[in-house]
Amino acid sequence: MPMQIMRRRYHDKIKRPSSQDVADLAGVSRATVSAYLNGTRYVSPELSAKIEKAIKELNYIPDQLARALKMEHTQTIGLIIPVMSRFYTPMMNTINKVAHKNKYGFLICSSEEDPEREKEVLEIFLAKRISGILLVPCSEKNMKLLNNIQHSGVPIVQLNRKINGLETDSVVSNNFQAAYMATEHLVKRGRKKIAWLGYDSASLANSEKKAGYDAALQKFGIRDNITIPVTEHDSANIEEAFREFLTSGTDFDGLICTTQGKAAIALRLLKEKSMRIPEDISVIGFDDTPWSSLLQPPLTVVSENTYELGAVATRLLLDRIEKKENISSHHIVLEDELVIREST
Amino acid sequence: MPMQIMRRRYHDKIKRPSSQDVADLAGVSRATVSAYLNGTRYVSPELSAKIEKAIKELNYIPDQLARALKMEHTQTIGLIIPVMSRFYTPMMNTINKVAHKNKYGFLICSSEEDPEREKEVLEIFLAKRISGILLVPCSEKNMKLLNNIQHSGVPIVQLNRKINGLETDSVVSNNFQAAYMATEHLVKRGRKKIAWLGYDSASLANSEKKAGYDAALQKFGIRDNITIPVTEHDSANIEEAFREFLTSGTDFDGLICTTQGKAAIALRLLKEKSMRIPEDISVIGFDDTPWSSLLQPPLTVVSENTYELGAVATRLLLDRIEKKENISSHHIVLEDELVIREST
DNA sequence: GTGAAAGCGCTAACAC
DNA sequence: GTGTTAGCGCTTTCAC
Repeated sequence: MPMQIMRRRYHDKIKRPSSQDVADLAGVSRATVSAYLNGTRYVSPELSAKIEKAIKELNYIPDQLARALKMEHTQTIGLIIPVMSRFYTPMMNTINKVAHKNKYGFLICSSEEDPEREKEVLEIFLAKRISGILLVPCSEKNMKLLNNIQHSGVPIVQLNRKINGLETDSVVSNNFQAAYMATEHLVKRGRKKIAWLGYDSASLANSEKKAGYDAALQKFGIRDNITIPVTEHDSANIEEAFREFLTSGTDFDGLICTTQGKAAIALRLLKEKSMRIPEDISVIGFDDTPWSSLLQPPLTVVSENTYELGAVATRLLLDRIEKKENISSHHIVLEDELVIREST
Repeated sequence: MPMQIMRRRYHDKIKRPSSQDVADLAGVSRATVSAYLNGTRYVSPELSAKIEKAIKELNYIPDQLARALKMEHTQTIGLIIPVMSRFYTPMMNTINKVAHKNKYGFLICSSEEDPEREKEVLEIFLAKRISGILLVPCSEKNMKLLNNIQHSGVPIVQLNRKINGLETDSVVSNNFQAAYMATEHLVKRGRKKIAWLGYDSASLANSEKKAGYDAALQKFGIRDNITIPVTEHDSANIEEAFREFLTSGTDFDGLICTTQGKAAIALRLLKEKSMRIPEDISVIGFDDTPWSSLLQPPLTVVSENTYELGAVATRLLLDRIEKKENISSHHIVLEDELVIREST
């Protein structure tokens, strides 16, 4: 192929082989190569052998891009998370595993808890003709867009959080119940002034948890609702908010931290102030990590099964992608577990 | 367009608008729509206005797939990490930020520390015509393939780990130096029997760290090289290995854990055995996390700047992708920091 | 300044 | 059984 050699010399860039090249070398047509690769129709053993040989020789890798363009199917799922934090690592782990096992790729992007950005990412995903979307929504603002997307044939599964009234499959953990349980636990430990770190009205998961806290307080007739407002996922802000709270002198004997990050910060500041756990303050965190049990005292936490969350959601999404029947939505709720340790 | 309506009724699937549809509605040609979108040539204000209107009306999103097929450029980078662990979260965070800022997508996959799987992933990425690859290599086995890939015009940047002799840009932290530093620190604290948890000859980063440990022992004339063999990233195995080590009765007074996970496991088992830190055993971990300082005692760690690692590597990769000059490779080494706390 | 048409690499309906 | 060919949605040369 003198042509190719020329291009190589002039542009120092090798054109990669196409199915045509394979066909030429094997002395067959592109159709047969395609059939061989995809098993879509019978190909005689002789031709198969020739094709295989040609593929090896040329180091041919089929262009999924062209294939996807034709098939309208990229075999790629997109994950949108609100923030690239450690919390999502186990989830990404299982998503990756399930996706890979099913020969799907895995595109990922963070919305940074910003609805505008979320919209942007959705559009990028659509432009890339993603096969389906796993979404941890960051607000209800894009509801209409999400509905359109789903109706246009790109399935969506919401996970971890869920927009009310958006008809997609969803897999969430019972945040309300978890928060209720945590609060109840503190009450049963005799705590009456339970602080909540922290509340960000803009965050979805946050609101549900907060509602659980509120409900439990009400149920047990506790008046002191000590909610510390924060900006979700901005650790400087969280630190500042909690520090301010501590210096304000507000009396409290229990503390619930709604994320890993908040717990870490709070524990550090409490230590700084030499407040004893659990004698002075009982503390509960969210998300069990390998460290939780190693803290002094070991931390009581609400543990969400993020591994399973990811796996179930991905499975659901792949089902939707592959057999697009219009079965009604699945809404799966995984229960959280309260892991009681010595901090309460 | 009665045709479209028909399709819709019959298949309950809306064909999304193409640039042709936009062109028709605006009364121009596809060429002009393309020019308008990409600013590749002058388009009169009148036509621009019509086109913009049509785009809005149809909710047109250009198909990046078709575009990429034509342009041979997907605006997507692929990241391969050996395992989806918390360690890589900060890295992914900055990669995502830098990529997004430059309008690049971000495909991700784990090789599970398996060279075969790594090869598989590389081929998937190539098939998807990724624009460039960020690779945390898991072995030297795919060196030849990687070389071919790079020569075929898909740039690769290695990060965190580096294959010796593979000519790509790289951004790594000085693992050897870090391990040396950690070991030296323990020696200066008067420790003489320093255990190393743990060694997996199959892991690249691991070997470098181990070499630093060995070198330091040698330098300080310490004979007891207490290396505990493990299978990287298999926590059951790590636990078993360390437990066995503890029951073997081998005498030791220092311990270096080469990953977060190993440190967590080791600390748990040491606690179980009621061994005092640092009185009986001085412990050093790798990777600073929000929890490190909250442990009792706070854990001395080698801190790698994974944030910067990701940012620098992505920047490098984008540069390669965008101006493909054949400038010589960049090899960037970030120094690690020893954060000394009370565990040593 | 704008349009017509070729072609990126692939699949599938249709021919033989 | 296998080959020929149209076309997926886009960009871009070449005409006008």
